[in-house]
Amino acid sequence: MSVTIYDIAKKAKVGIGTVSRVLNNHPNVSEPTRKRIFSIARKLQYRPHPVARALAGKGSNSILAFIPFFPTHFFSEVLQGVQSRLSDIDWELILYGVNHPDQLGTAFERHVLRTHVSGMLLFSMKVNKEFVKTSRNLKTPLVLVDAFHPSFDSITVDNKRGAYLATQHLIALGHKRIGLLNANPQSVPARERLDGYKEAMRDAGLTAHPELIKQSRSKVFDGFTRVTGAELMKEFIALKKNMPTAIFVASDTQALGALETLEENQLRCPEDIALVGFDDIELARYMGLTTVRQPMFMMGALAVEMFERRLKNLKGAPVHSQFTPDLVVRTSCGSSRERARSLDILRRA
Amino acid sequence: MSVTIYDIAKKAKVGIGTVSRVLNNHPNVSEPTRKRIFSIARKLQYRPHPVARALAGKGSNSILAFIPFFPTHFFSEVLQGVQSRLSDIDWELILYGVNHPDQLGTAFERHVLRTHVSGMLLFSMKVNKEFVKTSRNLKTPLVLVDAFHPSFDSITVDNKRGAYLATQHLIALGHKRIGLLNANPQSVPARERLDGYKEAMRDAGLTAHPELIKQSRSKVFDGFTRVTGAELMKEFIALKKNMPTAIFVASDTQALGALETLEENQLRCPEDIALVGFDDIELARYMGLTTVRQPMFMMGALAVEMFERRLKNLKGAPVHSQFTPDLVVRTSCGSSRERARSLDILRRA
DNA sequence: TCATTTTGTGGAAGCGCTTCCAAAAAAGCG
DNA sequence: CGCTTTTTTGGAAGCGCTTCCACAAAATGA
Repeated sequence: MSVTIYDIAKKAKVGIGTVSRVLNNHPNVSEPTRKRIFSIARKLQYRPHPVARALAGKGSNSILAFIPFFPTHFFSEVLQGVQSRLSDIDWELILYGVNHPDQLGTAFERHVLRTHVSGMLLFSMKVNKEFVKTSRNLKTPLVLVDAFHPSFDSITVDNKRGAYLATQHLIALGHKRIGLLNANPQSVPARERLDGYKEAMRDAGLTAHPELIKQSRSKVFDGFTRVTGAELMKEFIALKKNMPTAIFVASDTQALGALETLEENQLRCPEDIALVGFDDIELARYMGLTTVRQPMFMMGALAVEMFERRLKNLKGAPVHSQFTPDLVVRTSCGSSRERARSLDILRRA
Repeated sequence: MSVTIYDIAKKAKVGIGTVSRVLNNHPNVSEPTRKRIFSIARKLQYRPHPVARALAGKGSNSILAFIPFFPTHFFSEVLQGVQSRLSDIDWELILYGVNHPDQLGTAFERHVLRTHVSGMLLFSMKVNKEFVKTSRNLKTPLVLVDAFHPSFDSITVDNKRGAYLATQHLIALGHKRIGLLNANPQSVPARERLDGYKEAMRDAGLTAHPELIKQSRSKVFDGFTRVTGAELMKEFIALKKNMPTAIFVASDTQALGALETLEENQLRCPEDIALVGFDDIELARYMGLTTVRQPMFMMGALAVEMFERRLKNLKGAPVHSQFTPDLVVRTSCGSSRERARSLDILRRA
């Protein structure tokens, strides 16, 4: 039915070994034969059979992506980056959505240990001890995206820097009492964002009064949820006269929750309280939320490139690549001049 | 390294054929041997090697999903449904994001024709002639989701009904001059939504004045974009005194665009114009947009189930399954008191 | 009892490929 | 020119599995 190397070999009057060598660009094939075989292969429309190839020992041209399966804009966009790069090199993407890191084990066993995946991408999840151990002495490269572990290649965003930028923006607008509405500081990103906030305050000679820092203790998505945003905002409001005039919220999702609470209390943003978020989720734009943006598409594409590099060089220290996020100024902080500008951009888009 | 049927055979002192037969539940194996082999397999933690299995002629336990790659909530959610069902039966999902239906050809050749995918899901795309021809005489089942073609199994949403519900809702609220802001009527869903709108109007004894129907002519995503929403809304506004008091918008995305135009023109929703959308994208909720919701997760899960059924019964007429969407009432039609408040956040001048 | 079915079993062939090893051809050298 | 070294080539082995065919064992029948 379909064309195999035997067909080519027969037609070219050579052995299958030679054909295989030509097709894989191995050395030691004379120029004439090489040309002839190539041309015959093209004429016959030969397509290597990936399954056979995989079985015979070569890798498999497929990479497995573990993504946490709650529908976020973040992933669609990162995946686009991944897919786009993958298509270029003719690889395929196997998607494995996980609701909890513990499910990693299953996926792992199913796909990786059964040979047929030759690369893995892991998104936004903490890798647990066991996972680290299993993966480390595996030849299958693993790239962490929006996650970090010293033993693996990884791509992250400079959370501290982003938080710094956000806070600085509020300071530049003249705010003195600036609060931090954080997620669970047990998680790395939350901690880093805390650091950035503190540093920006310090650099500006402002004090980050403890009452201005509200952090979640939730385990659910490490507190990066609307609910925590809404709750912590209530605590801020309870400060009454001591309420901050501006708050840096550790994620847009939380900012949304905070916004709801404000509304319930007849408080307006930015008049009563200015907000900056983090992530630039799709909603942020519509809500006019000033926020910190991560270059998602690029992160996805880079992940694949890092993987390719690793494939060529299995040993070698893990590479860690860090993106610097940008501040996206919209209306939630109230500078009217900037507001007009951002609307213009919107309109053009 | 890893356990093979040979290991099992040796340990059980039987031939590999017997092992294979047991593992695949073939008949004609005596009960004792069957038990023994099962138990040994378990003890050895045997896992069949999917690549070898695929090469030897069995299918491949992987299904390919073609999705249009613009980051929509719709797909995250449908894919969750797909993945969830797929995990149950231990299959894997290969994701292929396409930006244009023409790219289908490439994907097709890469995955399907090269044997190793044994099922396909196609989302929200028009299937072109060529694709139909190629796939039809293929043994690989194909299920269309949110798309339709008489030759294949498919799952759709009753667009007409949804549009009917939306329009009816506006009618029930007392509106008489109800507009339709549609996408490109060349696309099937747009046409169906048009039909639903017309029928609801007719049934209520109202006339769908031609000037109340604005349709996009855009080819970009068949006009289901913010831009067309914004533009067509301008045309409505240009009607001045004849402006409708309520509009059914063919998609939430377009409704968002329409909302922007309203805002630019100092018009308020729902006071000046009530809106109903379609799709229930994530934003709809935050915007308080009343809309028509599609049961996305279920559609995904059902897609896989249809596929399984087809696998067992290759021939047999294509099955078409239609979901009825629900109306989700929020504030954009003014039926709720809390209305506008949520929109106020946006508009905070 | 032996002949005939029926049931159970072993293992070769083959899926399409890569990779070896040995052998043939070409090139180099004195 | 013969001999050695290097380059090229053919094709067997093997990846782990399914399937088929032939044969062995057990069951059935007369």
